[in-house]
Amino acid sequence: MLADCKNYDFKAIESFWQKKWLEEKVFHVENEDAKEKYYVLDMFPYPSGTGLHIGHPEGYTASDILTRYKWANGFNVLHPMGWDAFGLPAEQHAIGTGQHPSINTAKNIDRFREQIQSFGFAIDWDREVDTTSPEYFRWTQWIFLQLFKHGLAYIDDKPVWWCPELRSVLANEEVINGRSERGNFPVERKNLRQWVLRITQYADRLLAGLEDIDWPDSTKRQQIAWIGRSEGTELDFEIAPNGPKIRVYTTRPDTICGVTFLVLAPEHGLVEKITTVENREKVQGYINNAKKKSDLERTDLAKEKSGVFTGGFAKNPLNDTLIPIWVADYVLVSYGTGAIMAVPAHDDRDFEFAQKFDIPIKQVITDPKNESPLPFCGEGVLINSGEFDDLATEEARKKITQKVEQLGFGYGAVKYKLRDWLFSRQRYWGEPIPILWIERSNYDRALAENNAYFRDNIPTSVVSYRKNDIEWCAIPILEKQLPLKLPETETYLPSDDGESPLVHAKQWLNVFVNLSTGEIGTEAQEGFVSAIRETNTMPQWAGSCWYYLRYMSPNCGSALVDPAAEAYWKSPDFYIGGAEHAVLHLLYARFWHLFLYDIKAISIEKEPFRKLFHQGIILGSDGNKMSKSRGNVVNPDEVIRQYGADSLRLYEMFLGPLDAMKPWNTRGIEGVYRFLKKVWVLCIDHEGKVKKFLERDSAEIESLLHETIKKVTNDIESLQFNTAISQMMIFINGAQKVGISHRTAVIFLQLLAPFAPHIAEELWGRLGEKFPVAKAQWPTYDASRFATNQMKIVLQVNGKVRGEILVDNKAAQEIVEKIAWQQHRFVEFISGKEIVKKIYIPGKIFNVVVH
RNA sequence: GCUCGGGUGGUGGAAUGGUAGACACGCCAGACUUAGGAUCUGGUGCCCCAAAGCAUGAGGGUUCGAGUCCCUCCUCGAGCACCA
Repeated sequence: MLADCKNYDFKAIESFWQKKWLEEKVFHVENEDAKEKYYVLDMFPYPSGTGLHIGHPEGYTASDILTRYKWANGFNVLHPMGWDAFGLPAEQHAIGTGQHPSINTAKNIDRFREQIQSFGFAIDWDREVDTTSPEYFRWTQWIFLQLFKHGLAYIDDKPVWWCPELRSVLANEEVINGRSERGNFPVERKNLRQWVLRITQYADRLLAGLEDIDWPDSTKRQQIAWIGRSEGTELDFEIAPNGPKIRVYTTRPDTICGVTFLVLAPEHGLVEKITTVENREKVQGYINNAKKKSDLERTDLAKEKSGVFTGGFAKNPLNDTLIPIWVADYVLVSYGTGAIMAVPAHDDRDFEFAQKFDIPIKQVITDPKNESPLPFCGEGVLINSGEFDDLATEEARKKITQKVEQLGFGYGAVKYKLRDWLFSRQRYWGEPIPILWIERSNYDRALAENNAYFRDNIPTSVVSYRKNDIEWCAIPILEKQLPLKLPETETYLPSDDGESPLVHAKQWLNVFVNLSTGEIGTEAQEGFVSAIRETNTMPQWAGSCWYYLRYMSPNCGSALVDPAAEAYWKSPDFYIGGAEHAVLHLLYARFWHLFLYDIKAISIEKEPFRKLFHQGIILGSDGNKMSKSRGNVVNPDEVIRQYGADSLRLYEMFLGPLDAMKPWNTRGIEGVYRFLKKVWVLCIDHEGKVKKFLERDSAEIESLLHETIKKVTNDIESLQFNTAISQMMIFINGAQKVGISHRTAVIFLQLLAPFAPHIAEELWGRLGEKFPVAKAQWPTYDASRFATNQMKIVLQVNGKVRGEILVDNKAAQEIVEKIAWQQHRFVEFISGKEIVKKIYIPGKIFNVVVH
């Protein structure tokens, strides 16, 4: 059965084949097969209320081309789809309507599924996952419990980023220039009790793992910068003999003899102790001022340095000189030791500060090549440094650190910019954190009793916090009690003081727990103690940290991934999605993956995504980012209605390089639409019957066909879909002129199929080939077929083109020259001049150099 | 400010150091048509009747030959931004 139409009726064709692919489960895959596996992964979408936008099908089409190409090359291809469905917009919709967010989420998912299916992607829909379904988040919660048990989830009460507009805290990664990553609202610092994941413990491995994965350089660089590893030296400056010491961290111990002052962050613990009586007022004023400034202001005012002298001095451990101690907010309490040794001659910031406050500048490094002005921050040779004079800076760093270690003033140290991952949110629409809080006395008693439930499920050091003089300790919910579902609440609105909306679910909130068995009851009874549930939920990133594992065995009830399925699928061979997740999702997921590997929840791959690609953003036709307010948004449903899914797929791939940012051009789609019509007309006559093809192809067509097979194959492998399509256009333009054989038409349709699968499947069927085209063996090319027996040689004089000749393929240089000398135009440019040199590049050019 | 990545016709974009502008949009002319916003044919970087010349952000260099390699600068985009 084929679609019933005479003309290229894309509507009839596309709906017909989409239904057939779905009903016959053509792209369903089993977890074992004699065929080699290939796993293609798209970043799964957030099913927003506005539906699919034009950017989604860009990545999805690219992955679909690869999927169909791999099927045709004999692979067993996993290409799944799912929904990252927890998140803010659904919650805000719920707040607005009073309706539970799951209702609207389900509706949005249905719409997204329908839209994605209207593109005819080769997806195994039996593996669909939804992060908000209890069967899924049960395992997200399970992973949290493992993190908790292994001491990687803890409670902190430090200042965190709070967004008043969103009424929630945010992770460092979610704050960009003092505003929220989502919504672009201002954020501020606030002290709140929060769950934090110890990602810093994985800093070195997260860094090392980047080395052997195939990712875009810019993304690797971003992760490297975010982790921010630096090697340096920690060392002590004595304030008074046997008195307190100021510990500083520096990456330039070679400049230690150039230190002319120390700087403490305003929040540094020793500031008060060091400040002399006469400076107290001034220093206190400065600190209060710094406190009032938001972090945004502090960085905004970065251009102008500020600070005050404390009146205190410290001794340089290497040369015993006394150095003044300042307080300045250009030193951050959160990095290193919160104190620095300032070397104005060799550091831009210290230089600026010294100039402003008239502090001496002492040069200790010379630039060996030329006299660079101070501050000189590069590598050079030491001067004015006593026994270390004449050493190269790199050598000096080692020697000085050694000396510092010998003298007991400090040691070599490694620091990171990466901070632990703030993991709790004051939201309703997220995974509940599966933790109960009990009082310390109960906790200690259970510990003393040493029962199995306690012993096996709690971390070695207690996770607790104090509130109103009571110390609350965290204990886990039992694995068998998962999933911990969200309770019904009267409101989905968080309070503005940092409490989650779950605190309103009083019945759910207050429970009783048996500390020997972990059993939870709703009423007081013998052997049970009262407990309070954790009311924070997990951030949206939690569900997306491991979804690629769930696709392998989406219904597995005994583990987050079935070991046999993991052994077969291993990890995605290709992962495509936007570059905006470079340090969020892609860093978090790597962290969880490493952790799951460590606890043997998975066992095959240490890195989750071996090959990563970012598709570029599609801009509006005015060159700006698409947005409602600009009125330049293109609706994919509308384009499909007018031109069909095949045209839209083809056009998005034809726009330009896959990773480039490129503007949409509404007229441009006409070109690919015409191309598809030409393909149709080449195969089907006015009455809808298959055309009479040529008995034999001409030599030109045969050569063109093989060239096209080669180009399309290579371009798919290297993801250069735009040039693959242009080659297919060249082929059709040629075929249209002279006609082709039935066999050649069939081969061409196979090449077209990954890009425009509906029309290809239809014509493939009409030409009598077996359904489905995606699983027919990919054509191979024969290089001897497209090597014609003549070659074109370009003639040049002094590198300028002065003609061209056709010669026999095997013609030697003498023959080429002989023919060349018969070309009037070429010879004219040479005659009367002295020939200096002749260059012959076989098959390419013959260049004569004259005076 | 620092680190990357770009800059090619009217437009999107092609070009292992070897004929710059493939392919497509748009535009011009023609054909078929009652009609054309369908289809087909031809043309289309600049200057020009033609030949020659000039052209890949600007300027220099290497080379027989440079969009491609090197240096300086301009400019757009991305990332980082007091991380000591």
